[in-house]
Amino acid sequence: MQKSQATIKQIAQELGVSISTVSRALQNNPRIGLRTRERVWELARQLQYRPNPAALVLKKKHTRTIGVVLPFLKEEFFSTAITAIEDVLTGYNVVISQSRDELEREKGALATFLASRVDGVIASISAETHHYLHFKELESFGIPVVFFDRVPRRLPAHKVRSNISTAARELVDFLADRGLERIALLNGPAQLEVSEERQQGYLQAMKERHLPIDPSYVCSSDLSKADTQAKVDYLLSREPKPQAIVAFNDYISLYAMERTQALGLIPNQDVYFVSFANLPMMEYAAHPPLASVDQFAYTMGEKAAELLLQLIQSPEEIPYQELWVETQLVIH
Amino acid sequence: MQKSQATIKQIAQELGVSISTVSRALQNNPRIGLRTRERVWELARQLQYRPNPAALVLKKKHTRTIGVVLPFLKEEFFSTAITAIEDVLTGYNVVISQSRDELEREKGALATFLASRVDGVIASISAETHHYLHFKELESFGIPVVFFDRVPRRLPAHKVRSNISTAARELVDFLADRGLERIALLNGPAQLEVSEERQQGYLQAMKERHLPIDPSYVCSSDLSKADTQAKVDYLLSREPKPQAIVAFNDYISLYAMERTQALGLIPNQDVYFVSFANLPMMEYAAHPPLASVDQFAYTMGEKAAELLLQLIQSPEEIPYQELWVETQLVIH
DNA sequence: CTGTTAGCGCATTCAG
DNA sequence: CTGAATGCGCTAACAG
Repeated sequence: MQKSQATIKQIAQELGVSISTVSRALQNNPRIGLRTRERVWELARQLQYRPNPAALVLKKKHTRTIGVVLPFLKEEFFSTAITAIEDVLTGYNVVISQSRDELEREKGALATFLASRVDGVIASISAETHHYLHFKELESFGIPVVFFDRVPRRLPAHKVRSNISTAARELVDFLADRGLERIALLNGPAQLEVSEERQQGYLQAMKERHLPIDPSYVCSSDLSKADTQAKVDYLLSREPKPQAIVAFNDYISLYAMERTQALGLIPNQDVYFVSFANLPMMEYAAHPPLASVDQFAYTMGEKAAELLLQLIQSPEEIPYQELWVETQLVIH
Repeated sequence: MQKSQATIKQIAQELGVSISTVSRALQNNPRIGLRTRERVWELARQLQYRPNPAALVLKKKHTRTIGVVLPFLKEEFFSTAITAIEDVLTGYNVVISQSRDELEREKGALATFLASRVDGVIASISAETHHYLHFKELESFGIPVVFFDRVPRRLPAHKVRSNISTAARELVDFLADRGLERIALLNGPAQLEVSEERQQGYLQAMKERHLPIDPSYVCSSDLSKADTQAKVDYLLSREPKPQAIVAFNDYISLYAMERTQALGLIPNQDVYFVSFANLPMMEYAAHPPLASVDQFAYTMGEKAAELLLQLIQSPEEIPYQELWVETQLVIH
């Protein structure tokens, strides 16, 4: 009743030939007679033979598996990126792990990847990540790592990223063009490079536009809903109140607007919001941000996967690559 | 520079002991002298030794890997379920594959799972799935399969599901209680058992409430946005127009309302909507359904994973289990 | 307390 | 054209 997976050994026995003959036949090695080859293939088909990947791993030195660590699958940005990764990495097993924005989980995921000998890793770092030893360890074993979107700051590494600081400037410009002056930044965790870039772009644009720069207008959330809303309370209690808020991403902007409303203010009327990501679901939101920077999740995943593929396949060391994907400001 | 992963063989050589001594020492086998054990552990630590899973797979007869196939990662219902699965299956590698509601992808995923010798599979079937040979094949090799949420109709199998037909009745009751009479059903693909159940509950409630049952008020979408909106056009062109629509799930309901609005009608005013899933993002939607049946994604994933764990661990055959998880009507 | 050996499934080198 | 033998990394039965 309960079949067990066939092996070349069984095939060999049943056919009265040697294991190596079967092995070669299955690889269509021309050294094996056509007749024999056909018999082997036929029996293999009947027995539903499938090579045991574990055995192959032992021989060849790769697993045809790559690991992906990212904060949350439920964020459409990331699930879209994964779809792209799958599309590019056909023939590979891609195993996904959520860090849930916790450093410990991220480390755990990488430990598992290392233990299971993945051929490469694609990563978007957690909100808590402030060192990269766990990533460097993989590289020290020759396992290439490609970061995308949330890439480590100042760490030489393979990266696929978008020009966040330029995008942040565009967002400020967008608001300034509409006559808004007191613009706040509700940023992500400071150690994330992508937060730093937002701040940099924001500051630069504010300066260029000769808008008032108030340090208390800039704060960073750990990306949780609770902390985000606490920061909104803080921001909206400033005097004078900011007229607009640049949010870390669409989710943060949603949380922030919810809180704004709870405080008796009308989002995008009393306080304007703009953000990053431009998730499709924003189309259905009660209060979408006025504008959002599309980061093209699919393209980023695609580029990251393509780069990883190169790294895996290239025999010699490749210097760290830094790929940029364009962003696009979209107005809602 | 580029380390390669250490093996027990290397450790043995360096320490001048035999391979099996190292193997046993690493397993803390008391037969090995404490002194030796410590030396082995110490060197293993230094060399960052990690057992090669491929070698283990060849010996033991399991991979400590389980596969999950489901339609779309980007649907929060599924990504939440996955989080639960990960939480339960600590120590397992869980590899995820999206069918994208295509039968061929689903088959491909299962073929990969079979080839890679996963210890078990958790599945939520695609919209196109109308036979289950690919699942049965896994079972014929002794690989247990647990279906959740979108479970196959009339196929004896391990299932974790919610009582959809009862929930559908509650939804109709909810509408009827508000004096609505012409209630339509915008269902999913007919071959999905979950569609059938919705229809059954709908019909039964309509009958009990003595509401008019009009076959043209019932239609099924392939779950794509385009087809869904075409079906909305159809439904809203009926005479008389339905007063309310029970949608297959929250996404369908969102698509439907968008279309309704495009047709010049006001959702939840000219036509009322209710649906299934109760996704968290509905909280932020411009037009959330009036009511949605919460299906407790996390619990479903959890139950499915727990059941699978039992099946994997149990030495003897376990008869097909059917687990139910409660639903809850939530009013927005 | 420790070493030797066989074998998991497969590719491959070396013989014939 | 085909077979025997070896080894990938590891565990476990068997020997001492």
